[in-house]
Amino acid sequence: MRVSKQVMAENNEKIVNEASRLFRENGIEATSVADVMGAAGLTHGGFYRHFASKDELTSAAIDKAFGEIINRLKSDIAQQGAAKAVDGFVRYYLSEHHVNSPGNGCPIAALGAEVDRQSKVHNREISRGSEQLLGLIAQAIEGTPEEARTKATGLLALLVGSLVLARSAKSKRAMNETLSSGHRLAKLCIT
Amino acid sequence: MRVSKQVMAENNEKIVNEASRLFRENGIEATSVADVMGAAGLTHGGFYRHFASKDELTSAAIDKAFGEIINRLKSDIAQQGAAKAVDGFVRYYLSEHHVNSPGNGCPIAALGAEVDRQSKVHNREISRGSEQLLGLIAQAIEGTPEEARTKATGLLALLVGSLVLARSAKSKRAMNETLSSGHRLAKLCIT
DNA sequence: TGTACATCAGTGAACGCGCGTTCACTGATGTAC
DNA sequence: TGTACATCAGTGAACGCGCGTTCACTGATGTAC
Repeated sequence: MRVSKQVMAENNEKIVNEASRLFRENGIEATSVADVMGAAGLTHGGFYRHFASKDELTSAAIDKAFGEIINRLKSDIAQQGAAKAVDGFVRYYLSEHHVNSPGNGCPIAALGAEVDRQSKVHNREISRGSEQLLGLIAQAIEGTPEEARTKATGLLALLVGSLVLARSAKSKRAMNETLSSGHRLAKLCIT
Repeated sequence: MRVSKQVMAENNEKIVNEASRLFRENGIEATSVADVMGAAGLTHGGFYRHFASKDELTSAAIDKAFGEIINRLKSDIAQQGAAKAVDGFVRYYLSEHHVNSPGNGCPIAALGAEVDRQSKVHNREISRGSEQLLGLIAQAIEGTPEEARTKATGLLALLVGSLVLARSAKSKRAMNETLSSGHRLAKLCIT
């Protein structure tokens, strides 16, 4: 039956949150609308009162994922300064926790390849998010703006690649080797 | 109707080649058995004379993709020496051509994230291939074996991440910026 | 503030569709004599 | 080497299933008086 505007808004938020998590954990195509609605505690039929299509939900879910990671970094920069915040970002990014928790982790590493193949629309969302992230990271790097951008780009690429490799590592030891290699090279980017 | 052993072997190779290409271009889940068989010039019903399941084909296709890239690098090392060969590998990897041709490109960048989520079995194939690639790259890097391995791991992560970012870039200019950032940082790894 | 009624968020069955897989069939291949 | 026949690669229709999406229905919400 009908629910109040507030409950509907809460349900909408739940749907986006669960989609954002499930898409990153299992992939967009591999996650059904019914999976998302079930995770949000609803039945699948009501989905179309919230979104016109799965594609529209996908856009919201990708934006939400980037929003989380970007807002966290922004607030860290405001509180601790760019250098310390980016240092913490790198430490989080190359952590065992991030490797094992794709659901609330980086959407570039989780969805970049799938989205690149499937949809121009969502690709733009990924590149817009990456761009914003790059701008924040570049703040923490010394040198001319061009130098900082170049180094920030290299750093982000290193982070994304390290995470993908670490996630496919066959042992905990191999995973940690990959992460620490990433850390070492990351230091060369920041300074 | 029945075909000769030789024709059957040729068809088998075609199936694996087309699967390897289509999986990297469009993803494994997004490519149907019928898509693969059609690309190989056959009808889908005959597929199960060649493989017991799509999963078995996926294994063969991933191994084929790694085989291509690894054998190319191996033969380059034999002909030109490790340093020159790895240099050429990096140049190929971070090229516009590689960005636009995922179908015969690196399977880690194309399939790493999808396989990580979907299948322990195929994940092992990805990590085995990555391991082999790492070993070859480490040959070209000076220092102790441990140092070389660390640097090779960082380099491979950088390459994979740069390719993923470059493929999601929204403009040709952004793509080339990403590639050249990757190149610059890669030089720090090799030396 | 209370009442009557229109709205519409959520439910669950149903839709067409494409998927991986199976199967009866065909006829050229491969083999036994 | 020729002949008779069993094998089996390939075909195309069919299978059950889960997908995204639609729809008739329900009943609490929100609104007009």
